[in-house]
Amino acid sequence: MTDFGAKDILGARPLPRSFFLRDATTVARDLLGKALVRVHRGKVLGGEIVETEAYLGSADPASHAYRGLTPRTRAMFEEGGIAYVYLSYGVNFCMNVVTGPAGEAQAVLLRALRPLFGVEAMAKNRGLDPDLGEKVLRNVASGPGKLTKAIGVNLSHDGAPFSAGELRLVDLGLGYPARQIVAGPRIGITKAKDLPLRFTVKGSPWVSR
DNA sequence: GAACCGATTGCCT
DNA sequence: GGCAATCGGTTCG
Repeated sequence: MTDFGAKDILGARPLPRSFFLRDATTVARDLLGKALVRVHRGKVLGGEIVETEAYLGSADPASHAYRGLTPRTRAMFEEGGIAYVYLSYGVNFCMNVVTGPAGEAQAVLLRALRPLFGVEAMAKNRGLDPDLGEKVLRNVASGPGKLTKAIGVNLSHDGAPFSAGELRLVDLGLGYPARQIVAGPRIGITKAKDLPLRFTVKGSPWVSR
């Protein structure tokens, strides 16, 4: 697969503020099929979101917000529409979309992309073989830490808005009907592990694991 | 302060 | 499938 639409996507209107001012579970479902776009070193990177997880805020034992506001979780407590980025296991960055009104700390973890824009550059950022075989493509952004590395997101993007500039979320016109969305338990958590708050596009080869 | 625990990944057997 | 890497936050002494 080669790049397509990379020029057009920059002209697309980012998702409106109202999109983010809803509960995390709804936003997590609605983000499937939307595009995450990143302008990095003069290139357009990104792809279609195919896997998300909802974190419900201060009342969700699995959320970093469960213990209240700390320097790390500050962005999560702001109004929806910005990024919450944190360092996972001291090694990988993970990026969330903050949702809902200020103070609720709801967020959606972006877990996997179907690479669409700047695919070669993303593979390079991941240190993968740039020949872009099928196996390589499926490995570019099929996990939360892989995704951030592929598009060059780090702690400097904590609190950054998705409305414009170098991070954007835009509508690809690919709405999935409910029957094409699979809900299951969130990955890698030990608390509230049975809640079906992980969402994937049914049958997608681009998801993690 | 010290010990322990992750919203993970990649490399090893 | 096991496990190390690596560090911020939380908990316990």
